Amino acid sequence: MPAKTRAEKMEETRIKLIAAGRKAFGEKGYAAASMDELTAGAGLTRGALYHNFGDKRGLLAAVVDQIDSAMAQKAKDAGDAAGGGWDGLVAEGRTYIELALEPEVQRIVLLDGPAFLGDPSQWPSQNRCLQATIKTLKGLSDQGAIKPVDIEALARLLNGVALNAALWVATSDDPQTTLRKAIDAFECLASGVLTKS
Amino acid sequence: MPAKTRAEKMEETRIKLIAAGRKAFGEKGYAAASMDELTAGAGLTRGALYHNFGDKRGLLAAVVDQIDSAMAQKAKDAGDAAGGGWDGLVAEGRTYIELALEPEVQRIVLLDGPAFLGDPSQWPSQNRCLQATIKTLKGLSDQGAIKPVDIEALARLLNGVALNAALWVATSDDPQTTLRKAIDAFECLASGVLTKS
DNA sequence: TCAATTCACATACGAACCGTATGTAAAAAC
DNA sequence: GTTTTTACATACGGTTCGTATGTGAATTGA
Repeated sequence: MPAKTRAEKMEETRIKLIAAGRKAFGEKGYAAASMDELTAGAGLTRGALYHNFGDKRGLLAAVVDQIDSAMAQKAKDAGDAAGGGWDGLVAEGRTYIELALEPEVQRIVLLDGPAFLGDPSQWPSQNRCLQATIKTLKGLSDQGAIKPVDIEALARLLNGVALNAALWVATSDDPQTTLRKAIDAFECLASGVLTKS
Repeated sequence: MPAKTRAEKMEETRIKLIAAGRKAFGEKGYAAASMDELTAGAGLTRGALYHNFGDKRGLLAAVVDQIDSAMAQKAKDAGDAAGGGWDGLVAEGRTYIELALEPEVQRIVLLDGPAFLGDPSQWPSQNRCLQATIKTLKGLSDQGAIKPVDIEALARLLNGVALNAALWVATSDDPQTTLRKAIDAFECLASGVLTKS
């Protein structure tokens, strides 16, 4: 294993910093996390952070993208496992809500993310998720299974429902029972787009 | 108009500080708002702020309470004007979307509020807007017009839909047509809770 | 009425943090 | 092998928050 190149080392520090940021943001929240501390914890300084991510928000964006991408992937897998179509769509939303049980997801993606990075539907990871939802809805629409409503609007609002349900579960005292209620209500609302129940 | 008492003066400064905080938080966001600046804008200093509200978060809580109360009142009025029941619920949703169109509401109540004060249902204002929705839903539930799903969950998700719709409309190029699409989709999803269409 | 006391708010101070500007040593280029 | 690039560290200034202390006006009580 000879001679690590410079680009390889840089990728290593990027990974280290994202991991340290993910931990610090998850435990203390974005605002209260000190960049001196989290970089020192990774055996580095703020210099490395500013060189790689521009500023504090840049690191948050990188951390959010990592977590949210993983969430989208899991949701997609669940949708495929459910056989796609309407059942797949519901399964995706359900999975997304379940993922909100993790404190790291709650603090970073659902609370600090929207507050410091802005509208989640503008995030790269969320856009991918939204496009997938639109595609699925379009297929259902061609089959006449869906009411004649604007597809993009429907997709955005469905994703919004899942996000809000996740946020509710995230801040709940009793996540387990709240989760069940949230999923029931999600499926109830979602059924409104079908031409017939 | 003789001799203002001390308590009256104190109430005046409270009002001034809340107004200044509302403006600063709405324009710059909570994190970026400087307490020196906003107090100076009200002709005061940070001393007044810490004496009246304890700390920065205390002022945010007061501002959020003021806005949240006003939102609940308007939503309730709209619901009553529509004659209550299902039409009232839809009117409330529409009102919520329109209220969330204001940048002040988005920034302070919907983004910074949850991030810095935590779960909205734990706020002293008890999220009156949500309570209004719950009350209306309960009325419909008693008439048997609604599927047997947890009322609070339904109310939260309905408000979540409205929020997401508002954010979409707000960031849209053509807010007018987007608003119509959003409201159509909202009513479509909401119809899912009815026992029969 | 007038001295004593309270208190609403201002002022002063220290610490922490962020972003930038500059320094440096190692890798890459030629 | 010299020059250039660059990934990161170090040093500095500016800003902000929270507290500790000061002060003058309103209130109290005899």
